[in-house]
Amino acid sequence: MKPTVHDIAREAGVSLATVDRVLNRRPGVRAATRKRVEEAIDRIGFVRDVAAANLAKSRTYALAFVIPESDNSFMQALRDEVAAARLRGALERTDIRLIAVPAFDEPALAQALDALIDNPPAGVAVVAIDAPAIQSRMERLRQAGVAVVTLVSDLAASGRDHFAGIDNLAAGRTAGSLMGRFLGSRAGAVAVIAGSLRLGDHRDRLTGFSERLGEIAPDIRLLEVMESQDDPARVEALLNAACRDHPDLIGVYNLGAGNRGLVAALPQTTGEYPVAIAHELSSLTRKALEDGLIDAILNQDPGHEIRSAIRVLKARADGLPVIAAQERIRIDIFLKDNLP
Amino acid sequence: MKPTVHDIAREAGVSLATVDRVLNRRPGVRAATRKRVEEAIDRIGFVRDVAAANLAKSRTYALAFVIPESDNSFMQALRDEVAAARLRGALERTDIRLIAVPAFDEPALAQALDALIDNPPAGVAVVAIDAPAIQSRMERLRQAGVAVVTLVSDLAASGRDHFAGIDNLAAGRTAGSLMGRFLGSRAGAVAVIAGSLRLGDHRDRLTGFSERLGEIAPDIRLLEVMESQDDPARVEALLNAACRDHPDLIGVYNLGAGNRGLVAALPQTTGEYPVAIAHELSSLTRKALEDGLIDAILNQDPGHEIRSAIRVLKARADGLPVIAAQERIRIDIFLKDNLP
DNA sequence: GAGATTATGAGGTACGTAAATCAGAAATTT
DNA sequence: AAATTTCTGATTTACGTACCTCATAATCTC
Repeated sequence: MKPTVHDIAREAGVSLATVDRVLNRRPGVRAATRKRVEEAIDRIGFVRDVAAANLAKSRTYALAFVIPESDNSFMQALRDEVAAARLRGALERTDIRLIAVPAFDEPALAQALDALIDNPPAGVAVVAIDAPAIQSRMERLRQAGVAVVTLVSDLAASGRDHFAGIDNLAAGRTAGSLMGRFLGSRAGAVAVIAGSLRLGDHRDRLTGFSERLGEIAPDIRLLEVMESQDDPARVEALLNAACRDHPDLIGVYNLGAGNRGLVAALPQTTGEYPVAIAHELSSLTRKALEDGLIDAILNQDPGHEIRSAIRVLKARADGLPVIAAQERIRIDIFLKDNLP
Repeated sequence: MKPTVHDIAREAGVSLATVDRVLNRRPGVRAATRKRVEEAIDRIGFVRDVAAANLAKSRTYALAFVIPESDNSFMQALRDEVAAARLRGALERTDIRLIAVPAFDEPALAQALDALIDNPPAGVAVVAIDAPAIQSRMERLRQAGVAVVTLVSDLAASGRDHFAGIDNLAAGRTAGSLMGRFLGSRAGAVAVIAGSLRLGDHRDRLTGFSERLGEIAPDIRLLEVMESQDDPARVEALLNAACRDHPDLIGVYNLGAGNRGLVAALPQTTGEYPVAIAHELSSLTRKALEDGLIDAILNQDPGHEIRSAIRVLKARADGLPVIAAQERIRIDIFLKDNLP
């Protein structure tokens, strides 16, 4: 039989009340007694029954998710996952609020964070913009005892407890590797389209991609990076312009959103399609992969990110450690053959 | 406040006992009354508090995992994950037994299954061998009311409730795609090494690989498949022989275990290394990826497989549905750049 | 060593569900 | 309409932990 608090009490020769005081770090136990109890816990291998503890506590975790209201499918998926987690709230003892803020809008994000500081939940998850105004507000939240997690796009470490997202430098390098390998010995130009270089994740992807492609395919001519603001129409226009200006274009890496523009522009290219690599699996990119329009998709699973953020926030709120390895978000590579 | 069973009783105008009978499918409730209760449940949006229910039931699930005692690192990892799950048993209300059987040994596996039939647990997970003797025993287990999951290597559907593993046909196709793309326009021979074609998963990988490579790189000469019995020494010998017999060898796909042999043989090849693709990430294959000896690793996460198997077995034992999408095991592609 | 302070014990209630008993009401059969 | 069977209600105990109160024991202070 699994040992219970009663067993600890018997084993340590103390009362249930004392065991409770030790287990829940309540005051009023002499150091010697506390030690006796802790030894008894080790000896009989007691593990707290979390289900029973939660039941007794009937605690709920108030959590807030601040996510841009961009209409790209990744952010949409992220919001959907928050909504799904909201529904599970009754089971998981969470009370989740979704706060949508305009994309790329630093003042709006700052204002949303200010509102949270006034009425602080137990934890906050934010798709961050890398700016001092945001950083300082995150630090303020943490000082108020709020657990803080950045989602997708990170900040300096002092502003958050944890980052729930992929290593974007590695993602860029992966894209560079695939581009180099898929191009083989061909020579020509490769275009890179970012959303905004003000986003830490986009900057990192660009850096990784340039580095790795330079190593693996030094003969490739990497064009000046273009910024689309994650707008499909701009992606399409930028890519059309690149094709016109560089007839030897043989590869495209869209490291931000706006894949609709990519998929629209690719069939307009003359001759063989360039090798195309993009981020985030959606119905659109899935179809483009299946049709051979896009060659590889790098993906971060929004469901994993949201669930991981929730686990981390709950653990932080309780002052419990997180298992780092378990919370690492993977960089998925999808070809047309291993689609889920 | 979250509704409880008491709220259902009040809302439906019945007693707690009747609510309990409906919720737990106990007999003795007229259809009309049952309907009233179910409507009340829907109306107030009741969701069973699993923690409280488990606490009250204080049920534990006896589960058995039958896994080959091969010394390759994937099976080792699988066993380690079972051991880890065993330790979590107290928390998750499982009582897990790990049964190691000799690899590729059909009679030994059959005997292990017979022992389980005599003393049936609530659920069994098996790395299956595709043979009638195994199939029939699995069916017998299911008839005895035992939940059955196949792990890694599948069987005909009548022998199991669920398969916790990757789609090996898709994995083979993925390997074929990568091989074709990495070889680019080069011409030459490609070798495939399987563990044993008696394993369903190895057969599937071979089929997928051949198909896809034929589509994408029709000029490649695919050598006759070789069988290594997952023995590193045989992998090494087979590959050395292939290099000797086919000086134009430009690619190798090891679709089974024994990567130690692959890594040993590759540096012995003359000229440029062939493109090498293998399965399962380990410290060995990780290092080979980093060193550029292996070009890509396809991986299935043993931790996910074990945890998924446990979830499915528990759900089956309770007659609850499983969310298929959640239990799908992904085909991970690792390059040196996106290693976890 | 009286008084103040701090540790500890004893015992209870609560969380939400499961599961059991037993009595009585309702429906069905004869 | 009586006898039987089938439903339903009322009530209780249990699961393991949290948290509270009140009483008593141990320790410290002057």
